[in-house]
Amino acid sequence: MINVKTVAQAKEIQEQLRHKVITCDHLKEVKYVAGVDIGFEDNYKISKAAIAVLSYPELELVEKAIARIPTAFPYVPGYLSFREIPAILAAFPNLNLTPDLILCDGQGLAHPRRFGLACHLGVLLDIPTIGVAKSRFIGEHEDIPLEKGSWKPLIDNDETIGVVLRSRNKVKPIYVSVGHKINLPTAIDYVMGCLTKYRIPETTRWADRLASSK
DNA sequence: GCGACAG
DNA sequence: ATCTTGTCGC
Repeated sequence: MINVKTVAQAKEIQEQLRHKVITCDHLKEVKYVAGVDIGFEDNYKISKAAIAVLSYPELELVEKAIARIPTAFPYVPGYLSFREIPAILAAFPNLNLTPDLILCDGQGLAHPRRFGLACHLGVLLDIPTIGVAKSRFIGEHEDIPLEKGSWKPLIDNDETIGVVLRSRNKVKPIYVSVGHKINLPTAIDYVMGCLTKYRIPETTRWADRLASSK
């Protein structure tokens, strides 16, 4: 992860680390759920990571941490984690407690090489993670009913790589996939447990706000 | 070659 | 991601 300069290099790391992803439940009782997100400053020169830890299931903010580092990798579809993870890793030590679960702003297994941001972060931190993306990256799916809570499998090459979930009545759905140490049904349950009246989980909403405010 | 393409 | 006010719909 340190000093990754080229896409070819990043791809090698993905091919190697993808085998470390655990797709079954390996979590303890979830008391703290975290949301992580990245914001940019100084015309993208600086990456600002924000981590928001909420109590579960109350969803109240209990701790937050941020970190700013120079942006060292461009945005290349399929390699988002190499752009965002360095800042997230820098912010983590600023936390006093360790979250039991992390909801990431991006895909998990719903990735060309089954190693999206959520998988990458989960493996590096060895903490259960879920990928919660606001738009589709790969995969196809049937139409989703308009009621909050309905979902359909996200398929790629006859393989279920995640689900497309209606997080709120009649709004654009979100894309949920396994990150690390959790299975898909459990991931759906926790994402639902982090939703209130908005399209995005509270964890991500807090992280978004912290990462994009000065 | 042409379009698609997490944030 | 980010630039940005009001506005249409439930």
